[in-house]
Amino acid sequence: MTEMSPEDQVPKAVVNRMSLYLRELQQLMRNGHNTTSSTQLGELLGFTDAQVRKDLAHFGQFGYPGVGYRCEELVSAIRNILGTDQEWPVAIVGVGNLGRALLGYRGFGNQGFRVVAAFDADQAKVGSQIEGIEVFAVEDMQEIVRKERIRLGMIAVPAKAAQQAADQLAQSGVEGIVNFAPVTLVKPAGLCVVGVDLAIELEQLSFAVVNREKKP
Amino acid sequence: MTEMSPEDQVPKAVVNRMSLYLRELQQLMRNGHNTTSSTQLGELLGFTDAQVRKDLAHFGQFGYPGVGYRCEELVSAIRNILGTDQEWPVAIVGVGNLGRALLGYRGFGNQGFRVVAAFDADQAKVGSQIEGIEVFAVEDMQEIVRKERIRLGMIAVPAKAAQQAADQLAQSGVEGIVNFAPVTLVKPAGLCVVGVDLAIELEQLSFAVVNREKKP
DNA sequence: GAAAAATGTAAGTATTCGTTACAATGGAAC
DNA sequence: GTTCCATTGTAACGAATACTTACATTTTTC
Repeated sequence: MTEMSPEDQVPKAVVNRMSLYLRELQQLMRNGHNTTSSTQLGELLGFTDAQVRKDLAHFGQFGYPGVGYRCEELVSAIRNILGTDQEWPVAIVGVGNLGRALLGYRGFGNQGFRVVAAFDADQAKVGSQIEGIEVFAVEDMQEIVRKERIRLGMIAVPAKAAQQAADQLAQSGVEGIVNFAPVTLVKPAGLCVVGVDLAIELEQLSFAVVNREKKP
Repeated sequence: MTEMSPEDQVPKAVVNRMSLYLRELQQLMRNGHNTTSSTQLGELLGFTDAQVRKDLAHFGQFGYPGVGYRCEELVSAIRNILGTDQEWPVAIVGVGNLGRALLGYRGFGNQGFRVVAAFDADQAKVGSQIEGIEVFAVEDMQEIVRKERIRLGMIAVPAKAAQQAADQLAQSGVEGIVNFAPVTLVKPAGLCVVGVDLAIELEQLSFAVVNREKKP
């Protein structure tokens, strides 16, 4: 059947492009633009204008024929779609090299994510503050998650410890996880999990470099 | 036309899964397995057995009917496909929070990537060593890239400086770039560029969390 | 009031994806 | 040795997704 429910399931690639549109719109606004068009957005990102319009059409109508899109309006709309019009308290598990970098990363705050707690198994780190955020023991995770209303977690522990970290986050009531450890997690029931493997990104690149004999 | 050249263009999703297979195979080997099967690989990663076989079929024949795959052999084959059977000297531009984390990240070495140099615009950092790797001035990029035979670069500078960093890397002779800055780069001619935006990963997650009313 | 610019949407095509099915092959059991 | 079983490689099919072209409609501009 070609029937589709009114609340259609949106392809993941589309959602990803929505984030790109948002990022680009914010940059346009910083550069003083009040409005833009599907053509401009597409050119900036390397898509066609039709692609841009079709992506947005999954979620409603946001533009003005003959005019284009008002940046501020569209930004609000996309934030609403992505859920980042609300603030998301986030926790980081693992305060090694990568964890500390994430704690200090400025880019989260602009998009509605606020890192409010860190956890580590190393007692020596517990109790310290990094970038103004306190490091707690993993044993206290449930308590802190509830108190701070934490909904998302980022895993930055070694591969061996990642699954346990995920389970603990899940048990503490977190709803989604970004996993930076280079392992495949078995997904705790009902959770959303996104994986980011830095080495894999480089591998994709090396493949692309080695195989770059395409149409010139 | 349904014709396809002998050297078929492989879908990006397939290449990405190849990296996942590689990661999983290495873990299986660490756990003492000598052989595996498409069924086992698929289950570990959440795919079907047919999917695994079809992905591999893009690149040749690697298995033994009735037996499965010899882990060590398949690992070598995939490394060869991805290009990580050779060693890739890598440079990092930007030694802020994120750059330092990348410098210290252990996961690259295992996969054939060796970070051999870092660059930063801040004179105060130039000349210092971080995690045993020297920080150079961006002015010396061309010289160092040539001397160290650097082929890949990772950009970890603020958004404003990212495009310039990309251009400098390109001019120095680098062939591929992983961009961690939250902007879309205009691709220097002939280069491969992969983007990783940490905030976007979180946005994808928040969308997934908010919209998780699917089939139970 | 006509021309220009831009959207939303439909139609059509191509690409990719995922599943099912099965012949062929190697190893194990006896 | 012969038989049985597990597993691959591949083909065929169907569905989902992506991309392009096209156009009627609407707003601004001159």
